[in-house]
Amino acid sequence: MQNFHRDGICPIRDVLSRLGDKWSLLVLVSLQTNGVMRFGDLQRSIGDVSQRMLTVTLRTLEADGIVERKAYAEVPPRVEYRLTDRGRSLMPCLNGLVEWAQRHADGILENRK
Amino acid sequence: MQNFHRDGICPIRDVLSRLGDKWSLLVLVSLQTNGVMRFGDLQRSIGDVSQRMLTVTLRTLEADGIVERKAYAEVPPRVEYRLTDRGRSLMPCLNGLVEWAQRHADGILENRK
DNA sequence: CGGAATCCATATGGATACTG
DNA sequence: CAGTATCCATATGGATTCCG
Repeated sequence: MQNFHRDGICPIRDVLSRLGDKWSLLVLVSLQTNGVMRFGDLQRSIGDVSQRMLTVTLRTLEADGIVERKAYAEVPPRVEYRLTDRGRSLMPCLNGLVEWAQRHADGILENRK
Repeated sequence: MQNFHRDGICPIRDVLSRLGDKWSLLVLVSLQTNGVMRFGDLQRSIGDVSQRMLTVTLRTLEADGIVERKAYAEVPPRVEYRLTDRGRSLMPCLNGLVEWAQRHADGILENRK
C-alpha cells in the first residue's frame, strides 16, 4: 500500500482534517454557489456560525490558498471572499463527497441506532 | 443555494467531520488496499495509531455501516475488519480527494509560509 | 490478541465585549 | 462592517493499566 505515514507528515491527513472541521465545507460550498461574497454574506448564508469561527475558518482557507481575501480601504470596510483556482479545482472532489453523503445519510443515521 | 443548515442537523457536515478525523481516512485506505485485515494488521499498517484510537475509529466506522467487524470465538481471539458495500461506494470519492491532496500538497505547504 | 477503563493534555469551538 | 481579544466549555486524542 501507499505509505501515508512514518515520513514525518501526511499531507492527505493534513488536508482532509482541515476540510473536515465544522465550517470549512459550508464556506466552500457557499462560495462555489454564490461566487464573490462579503463577510456578512457568508455569515448569513451559513446561518449559525459565530463571527470568530467564520474568521478563523476563512483565515485557514486563505493560508492554504483555497480562498482569496480582498479588503478595500473604505469606510465602512468592505471585504470580499472568493475561491482561488486551487479552491475551484477542489470543488469537484468535494461535490462528489457531498453527493455521496446525501445519498447515504438516511442509511447511515438508521445504522447508528 | 442548497440549505445545509437551520433544519436541525446537516448530514453532509456530520459525515465529513467524521471522515476528517485523525485516523478514519488511513483506516479506510488501508482496508481498501489490503482487503480483510485483523486489528493488529491495521495497527501495524498505519504505524503510529494507539490501540485506543484505532478501536474508537473502527467503532465509529462500524456504527456508520462503513466497516464490518467480524469476531471469531477462538483463543487467542481473532477479529477481522473489512469495508462494507457502503464503505466501498465511498472510496472513489475519497480517492479523488486523496489525489487532489497529493497534487496540491506542495503548493499548499508553500502557501502557508 | 484485541480490546476496555481510566486519567490527562491539548485542540476546537462558542459567548461576550470591544474596535478601526 | 469586519473584524480582535478574552475567557471558558467541550471534544479529541494519547499514555497507561488491566482483562478474557
